[in-house]
Amino acid sequence: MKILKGHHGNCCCGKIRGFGRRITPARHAVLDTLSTRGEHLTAEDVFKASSRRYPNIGLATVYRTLELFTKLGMVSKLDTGDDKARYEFADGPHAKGHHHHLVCTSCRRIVDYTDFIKEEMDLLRKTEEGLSKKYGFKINSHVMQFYGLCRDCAR
Amino acid sequence: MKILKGHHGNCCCGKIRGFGRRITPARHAVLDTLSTRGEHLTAEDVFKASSRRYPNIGLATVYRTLELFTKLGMVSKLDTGDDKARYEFADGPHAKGHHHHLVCTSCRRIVDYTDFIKEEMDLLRKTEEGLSKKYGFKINSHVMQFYGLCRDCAR
DNA sequence: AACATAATTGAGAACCATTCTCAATTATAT
DNA sequence: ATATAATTGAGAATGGTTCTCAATTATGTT
Ligand SMILES: [Zn+2]
Ligand SMILES: [Zn+2]
Ligand SMILES: [Zn+2]
Ligand SMILES: [Zn+2]
Repeated sequence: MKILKGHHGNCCCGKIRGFGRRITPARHAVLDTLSTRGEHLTAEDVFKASSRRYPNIGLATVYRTLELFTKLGMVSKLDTGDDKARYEFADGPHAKGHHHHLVCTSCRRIVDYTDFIKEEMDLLRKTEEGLSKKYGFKINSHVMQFYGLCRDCAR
Repeated sequence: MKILKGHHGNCCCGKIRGFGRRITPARHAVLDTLSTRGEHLTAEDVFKASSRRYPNIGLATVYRTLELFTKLGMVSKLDTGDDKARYEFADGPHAKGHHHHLVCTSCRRIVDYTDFIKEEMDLLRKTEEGLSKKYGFKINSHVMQFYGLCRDCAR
């Protein structure tokens, strides 16, 4: 497979190379998928969509790639309570910006919301600082998520 | 097994009966375990501890019981990112009060904190209301959790 | 107390998302 | 072009959780 240099901007390739990791067709395919298909994709979703561009890609590679991207901070992995991890671009050129999630426990619909995000982030920052000081933790991430029933599922 | 009536207060038995479910030795054993052993127990933890009081209990029953108690709102199930659900008494007579969690991603230590809980609950309430109105969700629960490295794991 | 009935149970099999293994392939620096 | 280590695909393995089903038991009724 031909690798289109610069297709995703230099940010991603640079970031990958910066960690001594290689640019490969499989990684490009996953990158493509994450930027063109919607958000909150399961590994299976990513596998299927990436297979279209790069038919030989294996599911294990998709998992490894998503894990790598998550470790590099390019992707965020989220748990919505149904035993399947979901992935989306983290903040960055392809991302929507920082948001939190509202999840329907019946149909699994996921709403990205940014309402209140300012207050939430302020409180999170303040809390992180306080907890960090009091309990001696080096805090790396947080989860803030709401669960309920969407309009369709509620009636 | 002898069932000690009232041992756990009438609240739990009443709640269980109120839903047309039966009081059984297995359920009592799980209730005992949850109230005497610490918090954040895995199903396996609950199984082992409950087996001491009631040797014939089966793992599947523990899962079913924890699921039931969670549905009845007596227990809360939490995910701390290691593919094993944890369980603890929810708010109510046996609970310490509502709290959030700080999780060490290395040693899996879990700190219950109540610092900032007032501000957090205020914001959560406000956010729930706003999201509920804007997106038409009937919100039932939330997760607010911090991940990081504890002092021992950080060095 | 004995009965009827549906709920509950234990044991093990099944499930399924994810991780592991390993030989073959390939990106990258020289 | 060559050497090297990283990466890969395929399938097996893992492990927490759920399912199946015949046997047992809690509970209300007689
Ligand atoms: Zn829904
Ligand atoms: Zn999102
Ligand atoms: Zn730790
Ligand atoms: Zn807790």
